[in-house]
Amino acid sequence: MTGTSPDFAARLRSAGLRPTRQRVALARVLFGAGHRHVTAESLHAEVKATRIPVALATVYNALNQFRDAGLLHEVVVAPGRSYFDTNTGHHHHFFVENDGELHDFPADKVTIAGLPAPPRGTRLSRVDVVVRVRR
Amino acid sequence: MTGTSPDFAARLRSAGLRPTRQRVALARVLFGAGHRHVTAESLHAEVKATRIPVALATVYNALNQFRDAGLLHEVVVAPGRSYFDTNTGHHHHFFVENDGELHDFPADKVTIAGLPAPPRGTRLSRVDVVVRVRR
DNA sequence: CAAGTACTTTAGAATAATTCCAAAGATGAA
DNA sequence: TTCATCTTTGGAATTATTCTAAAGTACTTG
Ligand SMILES: [Mn+2]
Ligand SMILES: [Mn+2]
Ligand SMILES: [Zn+2]
Ligand SMILES: [Zn+2]
Repeated sequence: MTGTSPDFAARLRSAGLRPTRQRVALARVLFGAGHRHVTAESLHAEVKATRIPVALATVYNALNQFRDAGLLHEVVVAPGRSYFDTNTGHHHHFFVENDGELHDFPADKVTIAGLPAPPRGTRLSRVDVVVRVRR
Repeated sequence: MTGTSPDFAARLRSAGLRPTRQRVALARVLFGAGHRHVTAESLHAEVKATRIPVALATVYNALNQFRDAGLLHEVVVAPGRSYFDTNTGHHHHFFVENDGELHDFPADKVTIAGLPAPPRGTRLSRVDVVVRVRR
């Protein structure tokens, strides 16, 4: 086994966060495989399955801290619930309205032309495209 | 005074809703002038100012019914709060992240090219573009 | 390594937005 | 006018999220 498992502790440290047992466990679930879209509840369920005890409040704390540190993006597509996205690159989303599923698609193939100038006194922050679909 | 004030009662009836005192009062506030983006709370505050008593639960009921009847669109741009939009036409939004303000812009000048095909088994429902800006 | 301090976790209480409930009131068809 | 149906309403309930303060852990320093 010479697998190069990412060093989550180091990644947390360089984000200015102490690599505690629960933050490392959460980072492992979040960043261990491909990109993910999670809710606080779904992440809590997953991390509990790893047998490392993490309170739901800690999941909320960590998600907000990871987001503030730039490790996650928060995606708002449905009322009443936040999705956190491990894909922090430039991309957009399909949202399956039936089951609340989110799917990424890269932004570099998408061209948006003809956007008006931002309202006076404001600076562009980001452009989010949500393609809503139904089964 | 020969002003042609829109007949809100009729509009409600043809949407399949009884024109009750509170639904008419809400419709007047919502549809009496140009396009609006309201929250349940903000609409409740406005309608109360007209001295017609309307419970907050009724505002929620009416907003959901108006939306289901196609008189309003629900816009989700910020976590924890829903905006209801009297503009049901094809358009997109600037969202001023600082103060939670929404501004419309028409969709007909905007061109979106290169969108991938919807995930198999799904049909396109609508494409929402949110341009996030900051002051 | 021992201490000390600052940061973290946590259970449970608190908030905020929204929905539910069951009783009282209003609407419209007959 | 009558009556069945729909609507409103205050307050309780629900859901997602944040707050609090006490107990625990991680880094710094000696
Ligand atoms: Mn948050
Ligand atoms: Mn709703
Ligand atoms: Zn994504
Ligand atoms: Zn709008």
